[in-house]
Amino acid sequence: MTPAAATPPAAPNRRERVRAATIEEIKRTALDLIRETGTVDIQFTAIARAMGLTAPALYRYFADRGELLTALVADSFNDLAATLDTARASVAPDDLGGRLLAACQAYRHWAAGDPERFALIFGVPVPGYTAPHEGPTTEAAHRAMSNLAGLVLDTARAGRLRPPAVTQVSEQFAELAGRKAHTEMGGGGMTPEIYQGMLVTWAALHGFVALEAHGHFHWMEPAVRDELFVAHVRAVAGITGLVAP
Amino acid sequence: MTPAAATPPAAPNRRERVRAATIEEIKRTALDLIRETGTVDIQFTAIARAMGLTAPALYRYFADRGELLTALVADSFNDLAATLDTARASVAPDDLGGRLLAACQAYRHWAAGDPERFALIFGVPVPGYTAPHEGPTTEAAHRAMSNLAGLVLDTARAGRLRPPAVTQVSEQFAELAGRKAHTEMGGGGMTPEIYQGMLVTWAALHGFVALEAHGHFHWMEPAVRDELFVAHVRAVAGITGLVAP
DNA sequence: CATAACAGTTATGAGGCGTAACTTTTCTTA
DNA sequence: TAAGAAAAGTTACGCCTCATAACTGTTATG
Repeated sequence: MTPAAATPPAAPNRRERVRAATIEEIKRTALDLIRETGTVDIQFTAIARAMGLTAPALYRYFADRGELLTALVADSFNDLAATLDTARASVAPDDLGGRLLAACQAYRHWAAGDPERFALIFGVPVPGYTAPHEGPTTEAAHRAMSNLAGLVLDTARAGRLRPPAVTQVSEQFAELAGRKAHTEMGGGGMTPEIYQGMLVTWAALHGFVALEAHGHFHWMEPAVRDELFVAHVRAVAGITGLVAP
Repeated sequence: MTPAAATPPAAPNRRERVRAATIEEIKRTALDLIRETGTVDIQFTAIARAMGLTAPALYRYFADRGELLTALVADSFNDLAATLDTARASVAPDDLGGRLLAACQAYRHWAAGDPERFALIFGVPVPGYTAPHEGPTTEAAHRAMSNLAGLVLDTARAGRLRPPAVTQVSEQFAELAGRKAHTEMGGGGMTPEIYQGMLVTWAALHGFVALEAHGHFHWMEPAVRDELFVAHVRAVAGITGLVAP
């Protein structure tokens, strides 16, 4: 309550900066260990050791393992979303097929290059992790979806969107699509059929990415996987009616 | 080296039967605990407690946690494969669309009803689990694939297989498909295009199942998810040229 | 410069994994 | 059927991890 208490908003104290840096270092070290050990079961002790600290020191920054896990999940969300956006934006706006492929490849490579992190977001919760079953978990699907939705809207605006592969839509789904289409996206030209196609496309894409990230396609040489993935993207693009690469 | 040592092959001693039963009980208890806690990180101690034993007793049956995990994975494989076969066989052979849908639904419900077990097979390895990166992991894809292949061959034999959605096949993939088609399946009428379509269909199907099993579709009501899944199967059936349900 | 906030340490307890040594039960067989 | 081998299960133990408590040093701030 001192009169000079007007510094909480815009004052990155030196103290606070070094603290933030330490937090970053902890998270980075944790990710390194996760990648090294190939498991998502991080050990506070190991992190501290790698940083030249003792374990209890970490409790100054994270209340427990679960909190650290939660932070890692949140970061992964942001990282993935940013990666997808960057990839999509790296291709000329009128090259719709190229934009789709770029975003899909980014998704794929992000997952394959960091399977544990991918599992952290899209897999089952881990031991100490207080599964926020309605929080970031569903947000993952939504963010990835919104990226895809952007592509669909762009394609529709360009007048190049073809009809989706499946035109039968149940009443119940149409009702949901009507709600979602208006609240989540512009809604310009979004029909239940297209919304359904988008969900199917996104799920189908996810399947390839998940299988490959977890090693179930390792019986194919990488070059062959690459080609197959392009075919996969072509196929799933057709489901929504997007321009295939 | 006693003369009466001619009983090792066909002699399920009472000893051995009760031992086998105990092993089954351990695995069953482990699965129960996995489902209860929602994590795949089983605790030997907890299993023993639930069985009214002390922890070291379990080491008579499994060398360590990893070995138990491995056994659970193997069992899950067999269970899933059997479930799929049963489901497919439960529909009249001439109802090709029905057979496809039945197998897909079986896959889906198996995963959604037992997400941890699903993750055990298709997710990342767990702490104590000595990742057999070339063993059961790849076998998972193969078994699920062979079930799908059976459907494709049936459809082709019935003369109802339509051309796959994507007909562009890279040379490298065609070469691989040529090898696989002959070694793994009868090869009757299997072209690289169809083989590619099968892989894409299977991956696409897996995507929906994985997302739903891990709760990423929980923002939809179950009934809506049901309808969407049917649409999904219709779409992915078209990729290979199968008869849609 | 005094003092409050913070970072980090050692000490400690609870609990899990896995091994060793011992006891009890069960089967085999002479 | 009685003796002994084999297997099942127990207690005791060492090591490691998580997490908390109590203490020491350091840094910013009046």
